[in-house]
This record gives sequence, C-alpha cells and structure tokens, in this order.
Amino acid sequence: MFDEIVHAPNRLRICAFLAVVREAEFGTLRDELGVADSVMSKHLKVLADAGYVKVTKPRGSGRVRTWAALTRAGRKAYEDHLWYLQALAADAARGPGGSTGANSGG
Amino acid sequence: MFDEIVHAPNRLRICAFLAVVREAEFGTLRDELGVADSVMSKHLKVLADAGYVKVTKPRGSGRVRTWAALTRAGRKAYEDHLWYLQALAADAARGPGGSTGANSGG
DNA sequence: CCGTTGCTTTCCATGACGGAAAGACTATCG
DNA sequence: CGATAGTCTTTCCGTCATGGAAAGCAACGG
Repeated sequence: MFDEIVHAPNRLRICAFLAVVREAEFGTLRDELGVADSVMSKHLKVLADAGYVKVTKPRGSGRVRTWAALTRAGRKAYEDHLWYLQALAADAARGPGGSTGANSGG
Repeated sequence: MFDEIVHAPNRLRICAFLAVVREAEFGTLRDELGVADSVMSKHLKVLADAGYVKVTKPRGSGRVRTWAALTRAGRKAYEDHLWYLQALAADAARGPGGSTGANSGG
C-alpha cells in the first residue's frame, strides 16, 4: 500500500540511508539531509511513532547521543513502498480493463 | 534528480496510469484517482505546465472531451523518479564513506 | 434560447514542512 | 552546589501544497 509516512521526501531519504547503514547518529542523518535539528527530530519522531525506526540513546560513553535504526516494519515499509511505485504501472494496466477512456494501443 | 512534480501521490498515479495506457480521458483519470473534477483539472494543469503531459481536446465527435498523454519528457521524468528512489539506497551507501556515525556492519 | 455535459477557476479549510528560538536533560568543570 | 556546554525536543510561526464545493465558461442538442 501507499505509505505517506515514508513517501515524504526527507523521510524517504532517512529510510534509504538507514536501509543501508542499519544505524546512524542523529547528527549524521541531519547532516545527510541538510536540515535543521528540529526538522530531523520531528521526522525521526514521526518514523518512530509509526514504528518504522527505533531510537536509542546509549549513555555511558560521554554525551548522550541519539541513534536511529530501521525496525523490521520500517524496512518492509520502505521496500514495499518502492515496490508499490513500480507496481503502480503494472496495476494500472489491469485496473481500467482496457476500453472506455484508455487507449493502450496508441 | 528528485522531481516533486511527479512525486505528489496523485500525480504519481496519473503518470503511472498514463505510462501504461499512453492516453486517457479526463473522466477516466478522475475516476481512477477518485478525486473531484477540480482536483483532476489542477493536477493535469500542473503536469501540462511542466511539460509532462500533453492535453488534447479533439472535437468533431460529439462533446468536447479532454485527453491526456505523457510527453517524452513526462515519461522520462516518471521513470527517472522511480530510478532515483532506487538509487537513493545505493547512493546512501557511498555517501557517508562508512565511518563516523554510520555503522554498516551492525 | 435553455438545458445538459464537461472541464476550469475561484474560494476556503486543512495539514505538512521547514527553520528559529527556547526548553529540557545530561555530563563536565570548579 | 552552581555554571557551562552539548544534544536533542518542543513550541511558535510563516509558507506552500492539496482537496473539495461551487460558480464559471464553452460546446452540443432540442
């Protein structure tokens, strides 16, 4: 299904990034997107709230730093979304049934 | 590049649909998306304004009906967008360089 | 001319997004 | 303890996109 949580450009980039690195610091993500702290924080919150990323704040080693990682659901949502977009084309071919208003023959 | 014209959910669907059927009626598209006339009209205008779809109004055969079709640029923009989304993941892998703040081995 | 059909434009409400600034919390230094 | 610095988080605000209703406009048919 279409997932507007991951569809938002910046969140899509966050997901894409995390899909590869598996885990990243708050500052790294923020820098990667080129957005303000507040923006990053809010997006991360949205993703975390949706259960797509897991945010951890490991202490002990100096300052508190926030790490983010895709959850299983998050990875699936991201990959499904990409798949969905591709499927759109194929789905559209079946949807209309092929007559009124649609001309696939050119 | 990231194309917000085609990224918008409904316009993405319009592009996906047109990418397959090559040409569709206004009413068909509107029905396919499940939106109001005004919404369809505006999206079509945005796409046409961007040079992504070509709108024609062939007369002669009864009522005037609006048809829409992807232009070459429109098709490319749509396909490029899909490609870009997939590339995001691959690009993210190269971006960070693989150290500070990113843990790909986790 | 009037009515119907089909698209367009206008008006309005809603919501997402981004950034700045202030706040909250934690660790370090004296 | 008090002051300071670092790292997010929350709040406030302006802007832009989106969707729908309704009014407008254009063309065909009676």
